[in-house]
Order: sequence, then structure tokens, then C-alpha cells
Amino acid sequence: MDAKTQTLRRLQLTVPMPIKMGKVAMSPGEDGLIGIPFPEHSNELLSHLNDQRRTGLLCDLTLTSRGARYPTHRSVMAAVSLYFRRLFGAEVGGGEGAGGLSVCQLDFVAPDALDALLEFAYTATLTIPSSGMRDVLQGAQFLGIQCVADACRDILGETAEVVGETTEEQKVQHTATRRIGEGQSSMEKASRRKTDRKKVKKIGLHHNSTSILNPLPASPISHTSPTSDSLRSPPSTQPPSPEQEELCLKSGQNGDPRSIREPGRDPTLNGELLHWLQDRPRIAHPPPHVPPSSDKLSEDDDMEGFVDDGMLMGSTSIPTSVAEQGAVTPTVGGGRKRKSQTPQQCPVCQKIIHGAGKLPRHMRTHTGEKPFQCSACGVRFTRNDKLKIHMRKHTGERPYPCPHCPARFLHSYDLKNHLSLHSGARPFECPLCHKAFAREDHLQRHRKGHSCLELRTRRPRRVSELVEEGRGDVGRREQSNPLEALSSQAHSSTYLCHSMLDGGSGSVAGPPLMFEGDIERGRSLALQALAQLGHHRLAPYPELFLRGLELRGSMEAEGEDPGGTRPPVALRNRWADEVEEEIGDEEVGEEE
DNA sequence: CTGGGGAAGGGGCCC
DNA sequence: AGGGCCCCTTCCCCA
Repeated sequence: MDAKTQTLRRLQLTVPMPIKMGKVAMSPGEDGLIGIPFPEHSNELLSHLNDQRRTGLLCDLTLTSRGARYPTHRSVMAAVSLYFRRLFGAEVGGGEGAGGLSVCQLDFVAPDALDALLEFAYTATLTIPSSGMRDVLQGAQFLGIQCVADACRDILGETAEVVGETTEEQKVQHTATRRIGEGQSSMEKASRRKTDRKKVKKIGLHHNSTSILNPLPASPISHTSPTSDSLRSPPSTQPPSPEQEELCLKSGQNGDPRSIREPGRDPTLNGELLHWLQDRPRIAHPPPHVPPSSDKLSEDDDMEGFVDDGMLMGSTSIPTSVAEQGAVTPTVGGGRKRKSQTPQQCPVCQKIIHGAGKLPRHMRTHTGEKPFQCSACGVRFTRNDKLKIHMRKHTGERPYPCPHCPARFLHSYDLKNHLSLHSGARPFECPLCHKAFAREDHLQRHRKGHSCLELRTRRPRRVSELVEEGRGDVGRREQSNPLEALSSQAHSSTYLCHSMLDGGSGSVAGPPLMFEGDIERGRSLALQALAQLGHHRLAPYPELFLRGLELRGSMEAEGEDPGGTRPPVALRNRWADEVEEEIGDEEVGEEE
């Protein structure tokens, strides 16, 4: 099993599905492996590790500084410190020589500074008196804890000259060499090995040629780097200020030698997402069936088709961003040259994210990071624009006044909703009970519920009627997407499911949907359409959803779409049209 | 159940 | 390319 697969396995939870994983045509994130993020995991993990550190449990490394002793964990130190990463990484590469190491003397780091750095390592919070800032900066530089060093520099008003890895690595390398020369501990003796030193040298060269040139975009994703997010504070601790976090954001990836780390030997605790992202270009293979017009994959329908086209989570075909597929040929091997492309595919949920720089923002929805904190009430947000809007609550700013009344609103869309009250417009009508709503989401809520089942006194109307009568946004949307029209009919899912899927003939209250003789025909078409619907589209309609799942599986088992190469949108639209026609024909007959 | 407010997340535009 | 800003949709919560 390669590192990529291992990473995937760590990232994803294999959920038993009615349709087995063997169905290679299953789309990632839908029928195969499902990535279920546990945003609190990192916090809990870190909290437990900190508890272990405090109680000395499982501590396999003791750091000493001028007489003070700090029990700690090698894995944590390797995760947070470039110095230890190099030290241990070299040993790992050369065997299990580090097993017996237990004490590392760090007299060149002031005890208070070392204590603060350890606290940072285990809580993601750096607590230091301003007087000790320089010691911490020095210690962070020595130990290769880049984001701390940057933060200290920023506070001290120093510019981080070429904070690149060159500077830090040279320092770290120099430090390690110096320590080795001093022969102060068995650990350093272990790292004195020729191969280790070679490795350190190689690391530096490699970095100079790659990572510096292609840093990851500064984003909260970088929080998952060993020196920042993976070590975020547990909920009980004081979170770092937004300023600190922003500093870490901009520097979190610095000093990280991931580019040369051996697969499967990643010493970080839980920076899997980032590593996975970074590793992708190295291990990415072209997906089996990448539609040439992949730049149009923004639409959900297209996305469905895309994922249907052989993108299999957990297989060797790692989901690659669409742009990468089309425009970027990742340099295999040492090249981690990967700049953010647009659109990009989320490695967790496989969603295509449009817009430059939007993927990090999206990733925060998985990591649960909320780097932007309100200075007034402490509430944290994933996005600064949300924080900005939130601040209006404190400032009292309500920039969207209603022209018809004194009401003012925080959001433009609130005003929009409000205006519909004045106009009395209720453009969103339930196709079943004809109840009209001013807001689309209210109509959706109404449709998802069963609030109007009892009011069902007449047949569901044909799509064309819905389109004409709705004539609001809904109408346009449904017209633009026949599937939506079909889906809207799913509000009367009892009708569809009972009448079509089960071949029922109006057993439900109300007039029959079809004539008996045509039930099978309509049923067949409806089944086909359902089977092609994206599962999320059917999610609001559990009955349809389950049926669609079942049908999809059976159809694929029957080889109707063995390669997943069908044109999903066109075909589905056609089927939806056919279903609509069928229903329309039935109604004509009924009316006659 | 409905109306309304607000939060969350995505996309477009622009710098 | 990254990020800020804005708009939009969807969802949740509460009265």
C-alpha cells in the first residue's frame, strides 16, 4: 500500500454501502469512500497529548535546558520542529537508531523560551512575556519553528529577511551540526552519522529549489502544518489571536521539508489534508476519463458526470483538480510544483471549487478552522467577510434600509426578502397544494415536509404548468433544468413512487396519476431518470433517493453504463423530458 | 406550520 | 494566483 492510499484511508471512512466498493464506476464521495471530517479530532488529539506530556505518560524524549527538564514526545517534537524532524527523520531513514534516545540537551535555548515553545507545540498557543520574546525567537529559529519565529519577528518589528527555508534550514542545520560536534547526547551522536548529515544537506538543497519557489497559498490550510494547526489549542485553552493566526497562516508552511519526506513517514500528527494536497501533484495520475471540456464542470450535473467518469476515491486515480488535469502537468518525482488552479477539487468531498484562492476557504469547512475572531464578543468565523458582517452587529451598522419602512438590515438579501413583504409577491408556489411563499427556502421546507400532503386535492400538475405558474426564480430554474422540474415533482414523491416506481395505480388518496395501461412505460422512464440523478439531488426525497441508489446499482450491474461514459446531462435531460411528456400525455388523456 | 432573521458556504468580480 | 468584497442560495433557529 502506497502512502497515498494510506493517507486516503486515514482521511476517509469506508462506509458500508448497499452498492459495494467493487463498483468501480461509483463516484467518489457518493457511492464509494466517503470522507467524513472530524474537525475536533485535531484538538482532542492535541489535548490528550498535552495531558500525556504533563503526566509524563508515554514521554519518550526529555529536553533539557540549563538544568530544567521537559518530558515530551518525539513525534510531537518532530512534527513541530524542523530541527527534530531532521534529527529523527534521518534516523528513521537509517533504521531504528532513535529508539534508545531519551534526552536532548538544548542549552542554547533559554529554559523559559523552551517552555513556551513546548507549550506552543502542545496547545498551539504561544504565551510569553514581551521581555522573553527575543529568547523565544532565537529558540524558534534554532529549532526551526517557523511560524513562531515569524510571529516573534513581527511583534519585535523585525523583518523576516529571507525567511525562507534557506535561512531557517541553515540555522537548523548549523545548530544540529553544532550539537553533533559537541557530542552532548546520544541523540546527537545518532544524528552524527554520515548518511544523516548527507540527508540534511540534501534536504536543504531540495528545498531551495522547490518549496521556496512554490509555497502553498497562505491560507488556514497551512494551519495544518505541524507548527500550527495540527497543534491548535484544545477547546479549553485560549485560542491564539487572529493576528497570531494570520501570522501562522502566512508562514505555516515554511520550514517544512515535506517535499522530501518519504511516503508513509510523515511525522506530522494530523496535517494529513495539507500533506495530501501537497502530495497530490507527485502522485496524481490522469483520471481515466477526463472529459475534454472539463472547464464546464462547474455545474452540479456536470460534476456528477465527471465523478461518474471513473474518478474513484480510494483507487489509484487520485482526484486531481480539473485545472490540473487540463493545464498543469505535475512534475513527477521531486517536483512539488503546484500552484492553486481554478477550479480546484476538494480532496475531501471532491467538490469542484471555483475561483482562485477559494479552495483554502472551502477547506476550512472540513477542518473547522475559524481563524477570524470578533474582537468584541470573541465569536470566531471561518471567513473574514463573515466577520466583517458580524461586526455590523456591534457597530449597529445596518447598511440596507428598506425604502418603504424604517427597517434596516444587515444583509442585502435580508432586504430583498423584506421587500417581498411590501410587494406581497409570493413567487414560490407549491406545485402540489399551490400554497405560495415569498421565499424559495420556505417553499423548499414546505415541500420537504409533509405539510401539504393532506391538502392534496388534485393531481400534480405537469412541468410546463409549474414553469408557467411559478414564473419566479423557481420557474426559471426548473425550466433551465428539466431535472429540477422532475425533482420538483418529487415533492409529490408519494405519487411518483407509488404510482410509478411501485406500479401502483392511485392507491394514494387523490386521482390516479396515470392510466393503468401506461404505468409501466412511465415507470420505466422514471426509473431511468431516477437512476441517473445525483444522490444529493434526491436527498430531500428519501424514497426517491433510496430508489435511485438501488436502480443506479442495478443498472450498472447490468452494464448499462459500464464505463460511466454516458453523457449524463443530456441523457438525463432527455429522460426527464420523456417523463414529462409521459405525464403530460397521461394528463391529456385524463382530461379527455 | 409559517414568517423572519441570521449563519454558512459557494461563485463572480475585481484588485 | 491569492484574497477581498459582494451577492446568492440553503439551512437552521426562534417566535
